[in-house]
Parts: sequence; structure tokens; C-alpha cells
Amino acid sequence: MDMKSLTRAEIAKRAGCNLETVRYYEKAGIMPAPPRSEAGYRQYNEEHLRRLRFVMRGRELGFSLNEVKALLGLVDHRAVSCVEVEKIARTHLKSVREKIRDLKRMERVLSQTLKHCSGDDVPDCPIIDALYEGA
Amino acid sequence: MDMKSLTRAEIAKRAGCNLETVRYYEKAGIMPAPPRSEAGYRQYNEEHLRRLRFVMRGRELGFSLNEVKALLGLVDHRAVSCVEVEKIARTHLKSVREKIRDLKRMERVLSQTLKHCSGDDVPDCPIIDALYEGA
DNA sequence: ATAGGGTCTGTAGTAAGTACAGACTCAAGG
DNA sequence: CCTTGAGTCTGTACTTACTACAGACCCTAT
Repeated sequence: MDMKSLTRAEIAKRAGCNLETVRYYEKAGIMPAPPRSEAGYRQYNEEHLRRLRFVMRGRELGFSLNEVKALLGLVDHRAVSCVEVEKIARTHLKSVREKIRDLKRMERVLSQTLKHCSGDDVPDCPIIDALYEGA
Repeated sequence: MDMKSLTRAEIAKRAGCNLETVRYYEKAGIMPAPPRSEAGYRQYNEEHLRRLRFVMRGRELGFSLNEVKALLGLVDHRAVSCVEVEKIARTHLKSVREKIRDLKRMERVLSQTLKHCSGDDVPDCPIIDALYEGA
């Protein structure tokens, strides 16, 4: 008993992405071109769904599409060298940590600046001043 | 004694941005179109530099170009209502905090996953599995 | 038979720039 | 004075990761 195939809308919904994103991933070489019905409709299966979910999860974790592609490439070539995967993940983790550091710095400056904000219509606004003066 | 004017390259360098960014900001309505020399070269002054630095600082703090534009709009119209500025800054602070939260979640998952990584060429890579299974 | 959805394609738009190509212009050295 | 190399001008294309549309099909139900 062969599975009923999924339409683009179905696979998108089940993977939690936009309808058009599916087509985009196909064009971007992230998702394989699925078989088509007589009328040219895309026919996806559970394996496609699994892959699409993998991509979505990777994206949610902040991997770039290229990183996800690299990860999938390792999987596809059955050369799942944990070393390679780890390298990608470790590099990514580093950049995540850098982003957190930067954002925290931003947060500090913003909240400090807002603390001095009176909320009145005063001629000197500490936020504007901070931006002008680089406080 | 009128100031010597700055070229595009000079203002870019002094504000710490790319040469082309200056032109981009002009087209985007962030920077005003400066006067031109006979030959059509842009001639900037210290006020332009001040403004460009303001923009750069805002961008560094993660304000979108539209937010910076709004901030500048308030300044330009001499209607520097601290209330408006504060609203923009507060909204932005909120989104910064959300980003930090998301990234921390990412970091946790990534570092947890990496901890289980043996570094060997094993058939099951915990990172790949995590992405497939949504751990 | 027809109305309404869904799907197909290609294209254009988004943010926030970066990177050319080809034409001008400017300053310095010979 | 002329040349050469560097700077500037314009417009356009590229980037990332999508999203949104138009016009043409197609499928299902009434």
C-alpha cells in the first residue's frame, strides 16, 4: 500500500512553513524536485516531509540555508562524518554566542538610556543625545 | 572661513561605513542630497558627518533603517517629543530582549547537542538526529 | 456547466547594503 | 603639457531568505 502523496500546501502546513517557501527550497537546491502528477502538481512523500522538517529545525536554530545545505550534504552522501557536522555546529554556536554578546551590549545601552528618559517634551532627549554623541 | 568639504570617501571613512553605503543612504532618504562641485562630486560638511554618525550609531544598536529614519524625522521636524523617541526605543529594547531569549535557547540546544558529540565517524550523529527529531 | 478553490509558472518585492562596469575628473610626476 | 593612477559619477546586478502577486491551468462539488 503506497502512501498517499502530499500536495505542496499539505507539506508546507505539516512542516510549519509558508507555501512558497517549499518551492523556494526546491529552486535553492535544498529540497529535491518531487515527482509530478499528470497535471504537473508536485507529489511529496513522508521522506520529503522529514527533510523539510530538518531544514526548518536547522533554520530555527539559526543555521543559514548554506549551513543546512552542508549538513544535508553530509547526510545525503552517506558520509555522515560526525567530525564535519560538529565543525559546522561548533562554528555556528560560536556565532550565536557572539550575537548574544552584542545584543546584551545593546540592551545595556538602551535600557540605561531609557532610564534617563523623563517622558516629557524636553529639548534634550537623552536617547537622541546618546545617538549623536555615542554615549 | 568656510570649512573644506568632505568627499564621499572621507565622510564614509570618518563615520566608519562603506563608501557605497553613503550613496545608498542618500537614495533611501536617510541622508540629504549634498551640494555638488562643478564636476558633480558630492560635497559634505560636518553636519552631514554628524548625521551619518547618528545613523551608524543607531544601526549599531540594532535599530532598523526605518526606525532610524523615524528618529531623525522627529529631530528634523524640531518636534523632538521625548515621548515619541522613548516609544521607538522601548519597542526596540523589547525586540532586542526577544532576540536574546531566542538566541539563548539556540545556544542551549546547540551546546547540549555538541556535548553528546563523540567526534567519531559513528552512524548516529547526535546533531543530525537532533535536527531530524527536534530534540 | 460553472463556481470556488488549489496549483502552476515566472517575476517582483522586501532589508540593508555590497560590488561592479564604463565614463568622467582630479592631482602629481616627468 | 601630458599622462597615469586614483577617485568619483551613474546605473545596475548581486546578496539572504523568503513572500507575494498575476495569469493560466486544474480539480471538485453542486
